[in-house]
Order: sequence, then structure tokens, then C-alpha cells
Amino acid sequence: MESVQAPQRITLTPGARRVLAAAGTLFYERGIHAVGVDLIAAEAGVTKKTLYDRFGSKEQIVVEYLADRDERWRAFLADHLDTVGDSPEQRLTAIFDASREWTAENSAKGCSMVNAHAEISDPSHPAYAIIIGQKRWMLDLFTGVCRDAAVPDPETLARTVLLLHEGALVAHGLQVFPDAVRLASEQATALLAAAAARNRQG
Amino acid sequence: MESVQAPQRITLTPGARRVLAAAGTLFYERGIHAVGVDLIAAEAGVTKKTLYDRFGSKEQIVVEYLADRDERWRAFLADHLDTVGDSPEQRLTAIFDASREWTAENSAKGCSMVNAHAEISDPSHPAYAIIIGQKRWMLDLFTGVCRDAAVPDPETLARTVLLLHEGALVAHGLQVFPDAVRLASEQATALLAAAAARNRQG
DNA sequence: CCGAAAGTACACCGATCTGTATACTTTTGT
DNA sequence: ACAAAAGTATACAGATCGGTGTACTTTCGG
Repeated sequence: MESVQAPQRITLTPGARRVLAAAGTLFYERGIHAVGVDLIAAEAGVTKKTLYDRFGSKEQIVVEYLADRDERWRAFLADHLDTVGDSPEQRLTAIFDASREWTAENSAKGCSMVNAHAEISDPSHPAYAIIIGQKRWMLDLFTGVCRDAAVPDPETLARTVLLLHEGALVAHGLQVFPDAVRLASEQATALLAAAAARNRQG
Repeated sequence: MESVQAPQRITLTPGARRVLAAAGTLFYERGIHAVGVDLIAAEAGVTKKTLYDRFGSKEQIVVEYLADRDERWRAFLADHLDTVGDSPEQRLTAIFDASREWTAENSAKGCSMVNAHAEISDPSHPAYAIIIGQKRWMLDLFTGVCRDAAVPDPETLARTVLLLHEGALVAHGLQVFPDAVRLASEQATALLAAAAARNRQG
């Protein structure tokens, strides 16, 4: 079943692909409102005409930017999950390992969804659904892992793991201390192990 | 001792105070780059001349906005800490209680520092020091609490508590699930208690 | 081989952006 | 009482914003 508010996507011609790549870097590094369409077009080596023929509006570029990043993150994560076994411990570790790689390569300034949310005030903006959707999806993912583990309250554990994960992205982006995602990983797996042990004894 | 990079502050005349109040609301709710000086002046009931006579530039308004919010948060937190005893458990709970109140009243869209960071690319921007400074200060605060508690590794525990705290602000701002700060509070205090118990036994 | 799709080059539009200038009035501390 | 500080009203400047229009060229699958 599709999401209730699936955003409208466009077909990506070669030029559109370069626009999306340029917009992705610029939006993430400088912020959405700080980047103009002229700069995006110039950076992509494309005329503004082409840009508007493909995307129609700057808002649509923003939507494609977030949807594309969301898509790539989920694929990246799926690849990592495919390499490990079915045990909850292994899967949880794999998720955080993926996050660690991803942040090192693509998210030095923190989570693009959180950052985009800071610049969008209107909840009816089509990008809103993507942002909230990814966080809910991550929570559901953690919840599935925790349910598979034999723990007393998988929903609460999953929420706690999400807090650690989101906190780590922030701490990494603001460079509060080194290797925040690794710490989050260790603490999350420790919580899972402790909850499982507690359940076996109680 | 003062911070190495203390930002330049201005004297707040009545007009400047209204500008700062208006800018605070607008910047937080709509984002910094999305708000123009004309709107700030109009909302403050002040002419643009007055605005520029007091602040000199929009960038300086941004600096004052963040410095003021940082100042008010620290004062708010100090008030809460004054009402409780010296025990680490009480102080940690007081910090999260303050956060819960603060987010409910002033931070429905997440942490203003994190949100501002999303819009500022230049690390030499005077606002940068304020943003990073607050997070480091929060980490130091948590570290102090954990050191006072008899736990094996207070620095790591403090970092973990910071992750829970920052994660909660994000989860609250994006409304991933209800009462995220309360969950973070419960989990943080549980971690502190567990670490203290482990230390007494080992 | 040909037509449609995709692209280039470039001029242009109205709105909005940060910031300034001029001339005058109100508030306030001593 | 008086001068300095703080304020109003308003017009303006130059740059940039998102977005459009026209005329021409390139690419490529059936």
C-alpha cells in the first residue's frame, strides 16, 4: 500500500539528473532558502529554461531533493541489512553501521530531513510528508527489530533507540564530540541486550 | 573566564527589544532566510531606519536572536536547578523537567540552535560559536552531574544522556511520537541509576 | 530520415531582498 | 531647559529572487 500523501515525482532526463545532483549538494550545505535557481542551473551546467521545463518550480526541486535522498538512504540501508542475519542484535547493529557510513559520506551537517524541516513552516508543503514519513518509517523499523527480540516493551525500546539515533545525527552534525553514531550504536545494542536479559530472568 | 569567541552584543533600546522579540518568533517559526527585515520591522512596529540604527545588519539580528535565546534557556534552566537538591538524580531530572516545559512553551519546532545551524554554512559566522557553545555547555552540564554520581564512566554516560536529550528535541519537533522529552528523561535517569548500581556492586 | 524531445542562449518581468538617505519629531537624563 | 538619543515617515538604490518568452540547435529512437 502506498503512502497516503505520496508526492508527485518527475521523470529524470540527463539534464534533470544534473540539476538534482547540484541542488542536493547546495541545499544540504547552504540551506534551501539560501540557494537560488540561477545558481543551481549554473552549477548543473544547464539553462534555467531546462530547469523549469523539467521541474516546473523550485518547490518541486525541493520535493525531488528530499524524496531522492530518502530513497537513496533506504536503499543504502537495505543493502546493509541484506548482508547480515535475521537476529535482532545483528539487524540493529547493521542499521547503525549503515548510519555511520552514511553520515561520514553524506551527512556531515546532520540529517537533511531535520534541516529541511527547519526551513519549512507550512505543514501542507509536499516536502513535509517526506520528512515526517522518513522518521515514522525509521521508528517502525526499530519497532520491528525490537518486537523480534524478546523484550518486555518493544515499542518503548524502539522509541528510545530512535532518540539515540536522532541525537547522534545532531551531535555529529554539530561536532559536539567525535564518533557520536558509534556511541549511539553501542548504547542501543546495550539497551537491547539488557532488555532481553531482563526478560529471560523475569 | 569569558568564551574565546564571545559575540558582539548591542544595547537594547525599547525599539530594539521589540525588534528582537518579533525576529525571535519569525526566525524560529519560518526560518532565518525566509524572513526579511521589512517584515521584522513591520511586526515590531518600528521603521527600518530604527532597526538598522540599532542592529546594523540582519546578521547581527540573527546573532542577537540566538544569543538571547541561549541566555534565556540557561536562566530558565538555572531556575529549575535552584529548586532541587544537590543529588545527581535530582539535578538530572530537573534538567529534563526544564526541557519539557521549555519545549512545550518555546520549542514546538525543535531546537532553535540546531535549526539555525541548518541555515548557516559559514563556520566563521558569529552565530556558529553560539550554537556550538550551547551544545558543548549542555554536555559539560551533563558531565558534571554524572561525575558527581558514582558511576564508572561519567563522560560516556553524559554523552549518552546528551544524545537522548537532542534526540528528544528532534522527535518532539517532528512529532514522531508524543512526549518524547519525558521518555528521554525516564531513560536518562534509568541509565544513571543502573550505572550507579553497577558501580556499587563492582 | 525525420520528428519529437531535450537542450542552449539570452533577454526580460515584477517582486522582494538588504541596506541607505533625508528631513522631522519624540523621549529622556541631567 | 536643553541637548543627545531614539524614534517616525518615506523614498530610494542595486542586487537578487522565482519564473517566463523567443528563437535556435542537438540528440536519438522507430
